Amino acid sequence: MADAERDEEFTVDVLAERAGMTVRNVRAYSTRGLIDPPRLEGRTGYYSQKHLQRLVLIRTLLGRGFTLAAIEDAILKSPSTASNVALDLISIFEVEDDEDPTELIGRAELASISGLGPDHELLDKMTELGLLEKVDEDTIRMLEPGVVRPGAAAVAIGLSPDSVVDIVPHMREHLEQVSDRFVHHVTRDVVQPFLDAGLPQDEWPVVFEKIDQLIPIASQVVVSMFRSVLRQAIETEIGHKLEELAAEGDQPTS
DNA sequence: TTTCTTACA
DNA sequence: TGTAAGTA
Repeated sequence: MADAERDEEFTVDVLAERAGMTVRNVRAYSTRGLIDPPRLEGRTGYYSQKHLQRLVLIRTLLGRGFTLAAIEDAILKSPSTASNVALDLISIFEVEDDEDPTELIGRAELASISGLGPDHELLDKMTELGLLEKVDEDTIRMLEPGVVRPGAAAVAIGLSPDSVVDIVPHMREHLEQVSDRFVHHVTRDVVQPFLDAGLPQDEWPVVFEKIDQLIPIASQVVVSMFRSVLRQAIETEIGHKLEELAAEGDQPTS
């Protein structure tokens, strides 16, 4: 490649620090053969960017729930490509939000959807929530049109702006938990078996495909389940209100 | 002093 | 995975 290569080298303590782990663990992984031996100068070893990248990879995989044994197995069986393949795998989980296009909309138009004035505080609050971005005086970029539009519509129907502002972050927080759990199980049930099996390079597209299939399925479940639970909650709540009204009707004052 | 190995908890 | 001892 270019000539501006990162050819700097560093000792274990620096390596460990940059990799975000202890020297002890660097040596442990080294002993297991998870990283190549360093360039030796007398008794001290000098490590390069490749060593660092490998350690970061290991740390990331461990953080995702892979066992050290599985990582070891994968790396040892496919020394030259394991790193790249694993990185590809990681990117699948982390770069799945690129199909979330932003959308420009006139300030007046967005306001009309919600039935509010163009200067209503709701727009400011949505901006604070990271849902909107001011482009210029009367143009707004919706970072998440799929959230903003329905939110505005809900306000038009009668939900208060404050409620929307309260619900959105709440939903996001809990859905993130659901997602984390989902990812955990996918890595354990779908991905790890492939690592355990020895990482046949030809088979990795199969794993990617499985994950691609699981994402819409999981999304489907979330929508269906939420719809069901929401309906039930509303019926229960309204049922209580009706009972209260009925009780008051039978025995006024008490 | 620091790096590394080995051994033990 | 942390710590300690003995080296180079």
